[in-house]
Amino acid sequence: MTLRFYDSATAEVRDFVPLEPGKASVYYCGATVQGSPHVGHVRSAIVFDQLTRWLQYRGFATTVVRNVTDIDDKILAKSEASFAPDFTPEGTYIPREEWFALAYRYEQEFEAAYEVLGVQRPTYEPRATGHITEMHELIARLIERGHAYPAEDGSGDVYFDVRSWPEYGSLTHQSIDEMQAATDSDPRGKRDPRDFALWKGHKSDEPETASWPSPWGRGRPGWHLECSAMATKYLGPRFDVHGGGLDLRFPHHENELAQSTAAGDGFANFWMHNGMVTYEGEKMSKSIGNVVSPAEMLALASPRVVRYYLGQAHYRSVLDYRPTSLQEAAAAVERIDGFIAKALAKYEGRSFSGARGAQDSTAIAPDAQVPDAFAAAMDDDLNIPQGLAVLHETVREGNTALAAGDPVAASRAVDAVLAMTRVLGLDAAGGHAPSSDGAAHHALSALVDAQLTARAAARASKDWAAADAIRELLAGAGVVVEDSADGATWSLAASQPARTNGTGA
RNA sequence: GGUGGGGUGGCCGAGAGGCGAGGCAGCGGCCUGCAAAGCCGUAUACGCGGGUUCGAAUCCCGUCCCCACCUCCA
Repeated sequence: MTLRFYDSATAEVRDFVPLEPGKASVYYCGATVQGSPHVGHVRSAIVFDQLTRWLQYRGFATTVVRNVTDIDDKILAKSEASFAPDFTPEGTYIPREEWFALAYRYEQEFEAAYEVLGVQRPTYEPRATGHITEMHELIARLIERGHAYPAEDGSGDVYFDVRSWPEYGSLTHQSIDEMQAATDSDPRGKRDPRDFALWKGHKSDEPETASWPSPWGRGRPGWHLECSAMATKYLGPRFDVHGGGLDLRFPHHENELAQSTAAGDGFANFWMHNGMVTYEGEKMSKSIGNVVSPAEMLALASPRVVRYYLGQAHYRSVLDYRPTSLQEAAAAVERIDGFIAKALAKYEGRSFSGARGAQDSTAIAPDAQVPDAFAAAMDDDLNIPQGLAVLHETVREGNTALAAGDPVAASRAVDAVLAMTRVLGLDAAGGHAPSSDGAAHHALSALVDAQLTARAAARASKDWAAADAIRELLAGAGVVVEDSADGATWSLAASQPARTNGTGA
């Protein structure tokens, strides 16, 4: 089957034909760093990480650019609020923080969340503030072509003229006249209420550091412009895929598309949008107060489980978070890890710590192929739920082979399972756990093995009380013992969530 | 008002005209000193009402409900 993706712009699944054979260029919207990340942000990054990994698996030399928007209204507003005399710290905000410090601090929070959940770093991650010149060039082209104009009220703003661009609304299939009038639109100097700011004139109450000189006066960039400028700078006037959350389709992506195409660029060939994360049926958003942060999820489950959970649904579906969600994901992950750990322990002579089984993927053929059924599912608009069905079926076949003492079938299953977990990014989640040959692990291994030897002796003499006492001792220390025909194996208990709870917001 | 996406068994979640994906939970069995893990088996599931068809969760008509976007949002 050929690789196919759903394109939001044409509202259909189309064959993916790269602009340049063998190469793929992907731009996806990262964060506006005005606060801590929540799991919705992270889901989006995981979705496009899965896309990237699949393109790479399929042999495309893939260039990925993800932006950091580090200047915008909210960043300035949050910073300004932090200087207020009656400021009371709320959440992760801190007093008296300059806008650039705030943006940088949150940028690092996002990076940390991406890292621990195994999101590969993009090829490049440009910041809006570093591309003012490119934005000026784009604005100049738009003015020259008659699609943008400096505000007539002397504010120093420059607007995109939506009425001058008949295609405006094509991405979201809307016509300007059918759109609901914005209730709070500020018409200052606009020809049409729908016109959006490309450049915002400097205001006296805003910090001087948040302004740059421009041909239209001192000011700062409007939202949307940075993505057009940076995508085309690094990927060219035309590139393969532009991604982001579904809620960015309008106005953000619509405006990007309008300004880039009006300036004469081809822009994105495919638009891909991931579905929202909801909390018990409602969209997770700061205004509702039902956000769950990556940190909160990671307090309840391991990074691999969180990665599995956030990445298990089809990317275009709504992902609904419920109190039991992580427990169910944990059971599924443990099933996969349990098989890998048992298989490697049995056939590779490795002492294994189950919770990070798949991370030791170098033990297995690194070029192992995924099963055809898995590949077909992924080719079909990244149908990961169906891919996971193949993964679990392979695990079951592997367990059967293990039980039957069939090393050929078992190792074939392990290869396939590891190849699939690599594509899904499950091998990378968790950052860099201590490797199994670390000193601490070595010491632990020796101590546990001694206990297991003693227990084996007790069992041989049918001293069940003594055998059970040793098992309980180890269990109390977080070491899970399992007996099998080949003797006992042990693994570290997965960090067990005490319980899943509410939003914590 | 406009534009999209949905309603699938106790729960999550694919599929989209014809042997009931997969996971979680449950039940029965095998294995085990016990346990755990694993394996095997196990479900009058497709919002409601009509229709088309040999056959519909999948197509058509009607109808109810939910969600997202149109304002900052991954």
